[in-house]
Amino acid sequence: MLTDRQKELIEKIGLVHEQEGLSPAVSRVLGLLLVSDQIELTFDEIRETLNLSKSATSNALNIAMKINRVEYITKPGDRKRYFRSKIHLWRENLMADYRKKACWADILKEVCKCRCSETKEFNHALTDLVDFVEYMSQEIPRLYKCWEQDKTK
Amino acid sequence: MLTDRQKELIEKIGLVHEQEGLSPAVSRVLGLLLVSDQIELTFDEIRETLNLSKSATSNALNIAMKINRVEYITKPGDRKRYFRSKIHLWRENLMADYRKKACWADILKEVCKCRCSETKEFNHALTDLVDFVEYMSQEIPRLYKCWEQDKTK
DNA sequence: TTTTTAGTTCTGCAACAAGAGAACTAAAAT
DNA sequence: ATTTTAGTTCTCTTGTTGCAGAACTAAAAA
Repeated sequence: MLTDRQKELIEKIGLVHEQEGLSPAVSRVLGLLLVSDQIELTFDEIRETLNLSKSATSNALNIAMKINRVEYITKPGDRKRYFRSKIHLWRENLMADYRKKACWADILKEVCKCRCSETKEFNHALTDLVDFVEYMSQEIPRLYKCWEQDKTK
Repeated sequence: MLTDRQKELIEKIGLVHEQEGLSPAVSRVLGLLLVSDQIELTFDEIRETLNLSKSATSNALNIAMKINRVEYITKPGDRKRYFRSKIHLWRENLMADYRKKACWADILKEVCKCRCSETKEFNHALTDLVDFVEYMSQEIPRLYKCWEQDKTK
């Protein structure tokens, strides 16, 4: 079902996902749905190829769906669910990650307001950081738009 | 020692740090070193203001130093260490986070090489994603340089 | 030399996460 | 009506994390 190369890639993808905080099972499911020749796989196909228990498979798939990385479709006259990667959303998820950093600007601005005026250098580094976070939070979405435009032309 | 507002901010900062994967103790130490009027605090000052045990304080500080968020200085004729936020490095740490995403481009390119040619739409979404990740990984450092230049002028 | 200081390390516990296996469930097939 | 299918949920085990409290250590002070 899977070549050695594919298995290797699943592990490689798995490791990076684990570093990003996902569990081994979820990480491997995401990997499998990227490298598999069939992009739509059933519960049991996933369970078997990854050697997971039913519970682990069920939980992993539900988590993967909750974090918007996997969805399933059904086929007429077939009770099984066919799970597949929501790969077209990955880009949005990446952007969401970038955007999450923006909240630091607001928090750090609040800190600035409360800081005593004696610590000049520190306060300056703080406002500098706020400026940086605001700059990046503003420019990164702009970059995104640029990329989209480049693509359409 | 701390106003209510400062305590509030420590918790607020703490929560965001926890969401980023740090433990409660480390998260609060980082918060304290941002909001405290004295930017250099001793072990015992940190321990007392945060109501931590010695071991928790020790571990939290060592972790905070390992992740490059805190350092300590010493003063002549004083055995105590004075811990302080490495706030000027935060910017770099943020960039490091951004840069970490770049590795997906390489992995996903490997996936592209192994994919069967039947799944045209999927493969296209994949190469599209690779292109996006590469674009962002290239442009974000450029943004950084722009920000630095804007600042000096 | 003994005591104090400024931490570190060890021990133990409570809480939680990951996953296996078995029991369960609801719909569909027979 | 009963069996099969396609999962879900429960129970249990194992491992990990976060922290407190106590024991420890190495350098400095008395």
